[in-house]
Amino acid sequence: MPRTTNPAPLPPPQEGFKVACSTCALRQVCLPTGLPAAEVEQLERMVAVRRPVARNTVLFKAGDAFEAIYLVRTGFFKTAASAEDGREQVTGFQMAGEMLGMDGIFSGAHACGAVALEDSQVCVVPYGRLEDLTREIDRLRRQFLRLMSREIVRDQSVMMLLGAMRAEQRVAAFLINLMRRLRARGFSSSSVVLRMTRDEIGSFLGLTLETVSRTFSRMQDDGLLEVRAREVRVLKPRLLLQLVRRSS
Amino acid sequence: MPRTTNPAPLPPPQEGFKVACSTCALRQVCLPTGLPAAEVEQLERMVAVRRPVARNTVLFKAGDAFEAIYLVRTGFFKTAASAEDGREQVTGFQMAGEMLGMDGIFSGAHACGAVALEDSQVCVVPYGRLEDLTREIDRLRRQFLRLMSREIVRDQSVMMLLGAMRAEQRVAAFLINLMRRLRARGFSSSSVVLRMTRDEIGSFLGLTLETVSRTFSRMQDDGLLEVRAREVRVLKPRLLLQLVRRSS
DNA sequence: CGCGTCCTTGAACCTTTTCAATTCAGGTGG
DNA sequence: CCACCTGAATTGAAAAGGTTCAAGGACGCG
Repeated sequence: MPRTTNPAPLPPPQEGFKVACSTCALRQVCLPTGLPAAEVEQLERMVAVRRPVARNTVLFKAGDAFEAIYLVRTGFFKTAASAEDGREQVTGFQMAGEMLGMDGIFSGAHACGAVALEDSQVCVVPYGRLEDLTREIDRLRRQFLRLMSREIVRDQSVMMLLGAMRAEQRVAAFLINLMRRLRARGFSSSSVVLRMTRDEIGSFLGLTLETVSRTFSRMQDDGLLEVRAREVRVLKPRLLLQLVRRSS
Repeated sequence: MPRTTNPAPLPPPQEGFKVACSTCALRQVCLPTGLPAAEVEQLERMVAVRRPVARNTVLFKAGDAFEAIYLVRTGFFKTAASAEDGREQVTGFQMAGEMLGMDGIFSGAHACGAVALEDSQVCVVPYGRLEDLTREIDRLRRQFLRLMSREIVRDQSVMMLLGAMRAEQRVAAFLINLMRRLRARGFSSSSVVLRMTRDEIGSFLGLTLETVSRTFSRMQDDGLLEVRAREVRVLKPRLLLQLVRRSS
């Protein structure tokens, strides 16, 4: 029995939620970043709707026709690709202000699936209209390309993590990355509530859930962290950083 | 003593080489794919020059200012990122018709470096001009976004490889991917001359060079391959494919 | 309050790495 | 043209790091 409820009757677009980038707390992190007010308004008009996505429901799945880019407004997502043999690999976690679905542009069908890890909301940007608007608004086109490029850079740093780091380094890098992104959004810089299971962390890091758990435990024993189930407090961020940098 | 000659006096752009996408053998694989003749000509005029890149020389390195996108015209490249501790991880191999440098769009500086693995030529596309042209030519804009998206999809499949496969599967997947791309360019579908060392393959696959070598040897013993130094002949492509698919 | 899911921990096993010793290939200079 | 020399590749044996299998415990949700 899969933990995710199926593609399911997607909650219908709720027209009640009018999109208002101009007053959105995320406008400094999100797609409109750097756009002047007038252009933000144009963008707003295009972003059709905000859609709520309940915890453990699928926003899109691999193979779905690609129709829109999504921006996380609130909540937390994971994206995962599945190999031919059925195993799945988590390819990323997305939080508020981050973009989802760019993998679908290439072939017109999504290459990976996205699932909400907590009750979330996304802004839906129909791709056809976005494409049109990127012709008209230079800055938007540039910003969109920048975000695509950021995704590439990110993926490459994950490749580095998976290809050249040992378990302890991977976990440390994962935590540091998470904290950094949370801090950029104004959250506590020392305490996280993980939205994902050990299994999902492991899948993302190329480790088993047991190894993730053991690594957390060892880091706790070493006084680096305080781990209580999903809640992690970083006690010695400096040492955590050194773990990643050191080659040992 | 680095094997690569340094950023070095980059061979000066050779204006003698006039770029001619319209007659290029790669036009079905490259950036102009799908553009009508008139637009291909516009593109041609923009692509400043072709630049020769000698074996083991650096096309760009991490940290270099991002100024242009490169398209491999002939030859073979690797891209590699280096961790804080100095170790480097190969993030990809590029052959004729493939694009290089998209990682630089995000921050304005290249996030990884590119080195020619054999004497090569690239077409240099100044990014500023490309950006302008993507405003004017709808199809070019779409094509460019598609190629960026393809890069994301590719990176994700590498993440899958690194995160969820054992050595034998990784090597099999690597060979299959290589053969597929070569075949798409009209090369033999059963025989490859590898342009990279075992060490570079290993770095890309998250394995040591010894493991790569041993895996080749075992596959040879099993009658899957015939390996003679850099030359690999695939004897049983079917079985190779099954290796990747099977979960065992 | 109970059940299911998630997490932790232990022990044995296995894959891959590490270290070390040859062997091989290809390019250079005599 | 051959001998040499260097970087690359192969192979072996020991060690390490991670996985697998298994059992027990904690937490949260209904």
